[in-house]
Amino acid sequence: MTAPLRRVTQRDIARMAGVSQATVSLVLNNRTDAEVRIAPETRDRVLRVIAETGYAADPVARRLASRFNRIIGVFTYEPAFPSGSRDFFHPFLLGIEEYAERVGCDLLLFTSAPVVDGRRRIFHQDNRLRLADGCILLGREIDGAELQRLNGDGYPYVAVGRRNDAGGPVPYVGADYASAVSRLVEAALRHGHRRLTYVGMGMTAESSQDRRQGFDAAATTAESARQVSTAPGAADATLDDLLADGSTAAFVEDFATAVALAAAARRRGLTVPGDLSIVTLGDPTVPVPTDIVFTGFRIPREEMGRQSVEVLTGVIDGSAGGLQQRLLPCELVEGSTLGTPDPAVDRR
Amino acid sequence: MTAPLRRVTQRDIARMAGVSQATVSLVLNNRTDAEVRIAPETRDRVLRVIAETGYAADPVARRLASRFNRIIGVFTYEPAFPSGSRDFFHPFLLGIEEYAERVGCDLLLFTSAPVVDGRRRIFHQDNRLRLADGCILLGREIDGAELQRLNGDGYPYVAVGRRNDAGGPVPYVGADYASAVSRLVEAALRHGHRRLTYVGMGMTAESSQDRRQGFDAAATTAESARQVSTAPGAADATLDDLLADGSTAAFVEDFATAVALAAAARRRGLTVPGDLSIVTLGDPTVPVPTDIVFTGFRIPREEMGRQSVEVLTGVIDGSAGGLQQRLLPCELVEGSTLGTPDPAVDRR
DNA sequence: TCGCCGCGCTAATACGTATTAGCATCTATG
DNA sequence: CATAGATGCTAATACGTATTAGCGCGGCGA
Repeated sequence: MTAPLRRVTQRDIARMAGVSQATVSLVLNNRTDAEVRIAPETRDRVLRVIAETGYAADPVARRLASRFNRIIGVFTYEPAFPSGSRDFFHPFLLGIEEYAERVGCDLLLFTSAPVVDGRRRIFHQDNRLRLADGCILLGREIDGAELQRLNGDGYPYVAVGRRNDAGGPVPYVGADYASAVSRLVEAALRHGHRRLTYVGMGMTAESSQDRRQGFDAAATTAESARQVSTAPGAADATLDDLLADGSTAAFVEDFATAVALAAAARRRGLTVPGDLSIVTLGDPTVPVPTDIVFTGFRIPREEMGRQSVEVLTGVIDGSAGGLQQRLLPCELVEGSTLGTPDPAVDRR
Repeated sequence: MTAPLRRVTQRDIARMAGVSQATVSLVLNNRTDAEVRIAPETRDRVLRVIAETGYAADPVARRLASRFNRIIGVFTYEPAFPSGSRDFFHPFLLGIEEYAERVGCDLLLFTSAPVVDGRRRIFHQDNRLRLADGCILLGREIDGAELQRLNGDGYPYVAVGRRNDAGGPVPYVGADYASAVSRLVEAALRHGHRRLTYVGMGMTAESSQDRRQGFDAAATTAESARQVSTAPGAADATLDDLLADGSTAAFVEDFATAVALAAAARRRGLTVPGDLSIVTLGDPTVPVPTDIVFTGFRIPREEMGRQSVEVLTGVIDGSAGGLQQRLLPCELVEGSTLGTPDPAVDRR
């Protein structure tokens, strides 16, 4: 066994090269300012010793002395990850990783954050946020109080997904749900649908607000446009409700609900989209097997991940000017579940 | 805008509580040794100020001063990730994350490591390994020279997957491919197969060595047991070769190759497993659509991830005794592609 | 000869925490 | 009343790097 060998430090290098520790640091950082001059032969000598010893600067000390780490924190807000939820977040992480690699940053996943009252907390006993230069916040719902605290502390961060102000504007990279939903509503109206229903999950998250707002904004010319709430497993009741209302198109917030609704309709001998059009408003958050291609839209998750890193690095080094809020467009999916309503019956 | 506000430090807390910085540190770390005593009322006063200010110790300074970080590094060795390869690695990461969460560690992904000559390098200009207390190495092939350097530096690490010695034994958590392949060979022999072929990819990785070794060890009683190499897209040539040899069972290293081989057999009107049994030796490394359930085994990837963290934490704090090398058993998959060879023909 | 300036480097200090030796102060004991 | 021991805290230092003020030296002009 080798002895518990001490790290090679700049002092060691300095001694070997016959210079001071400061000189080593200057050479290492390639400082060539007018203020600082190192003779080429000295520089070479130091570099040679560095190469021989395989010395590498301790990033921790570096971070303590200077300001930056080149570490980007990733805080995943979802409580105790059901494995399906992970699949939903994975694309964000891919994008984040890709861009982090491009700008030469490492990624710190705050897996140590404890879960209190069913949700992870950023701020707790042994808060480790400052390990990173800044942080990306990922999660369906983010605690406004914590955002406020981040703003107050002046800690650089960016949320993935639009967020309401919290003691100041929140930097984010979100998806433009409102306009995507609006475009789907307009498509339904062009198909001749007159009675529309938004089937939500009773969520208060901004992502949900935006979808509902997009629905309302575009549905003004419909004969009827209403919003209802459903729950997992209540597909049959929801279907009853749609039929009773005479709705011909359902705009379903949750992908799994859409699948269940389509299955319920089939069981009753109804056709989709003939008897009922079903539009989905986003990618599955849990894996749901289905062979139907639903009409709806796709959340640009990888791109959101990439751009969140881009925005964050701007916030960190202050190069970003004012407000850092971006909404990316969602790509519509031409599926088979939005069609012309069957004129033969008025099921009311 | 708030001014670029300075971080709250222990000195600030100390001033507010009317004690010294050292006292704050002692209170914070709950030091109650016989050597160190703090009056309960002092302790309370300090704790109250800490709570009021929301102070959190700077982990960087902490790391510099003491020895540990509670950060576990993850180095993914594969070059420039094809997205399919990511799917293969994802389960490992899930396991790693799960266990890291349990022991209260954060995870640092070394995304900044540069790719040189088509592979990522641990050691380079601005090596950041020391940000973490230790590191998990992930990848099909790992550079022996780098392992050697890690061993030489005394840096705590663990490889996922068995590794040959590199200037000393390498700590790892691997899958017991050899025994899994042996059991499959034995099953084939029990089914009456006498001529077996191992279809490899010509790889030198340890994972490949182990499989071949397991094959050879169990196939001694076969009439013929040989190894051939194939390549992506060469399924037809490989099938020709198998038929010419009179092999009735193919043990296929790469999942995608197995799928291609089965498809080629079908195209020629051969049945699987009637005319040819096909056994797969591990999970797909790239996503391959197939509706066949292949006989083979499953790599316990999540468990490998979990246990690698467990081993690493042991190596870091020195609590682990001697050699840290684990091989986990692979679960056999009872598929439909291994059967009794059709006795009607001898296709040689 | 003196003063000045540019060059090449170093000494000193800061970053924020953990640790340890040791200084007062108080209590118990003979 | 002197002394020993326990108690509660602090001063000093270390960790490894980055930064900056400034020192010594040689050359050059006056």
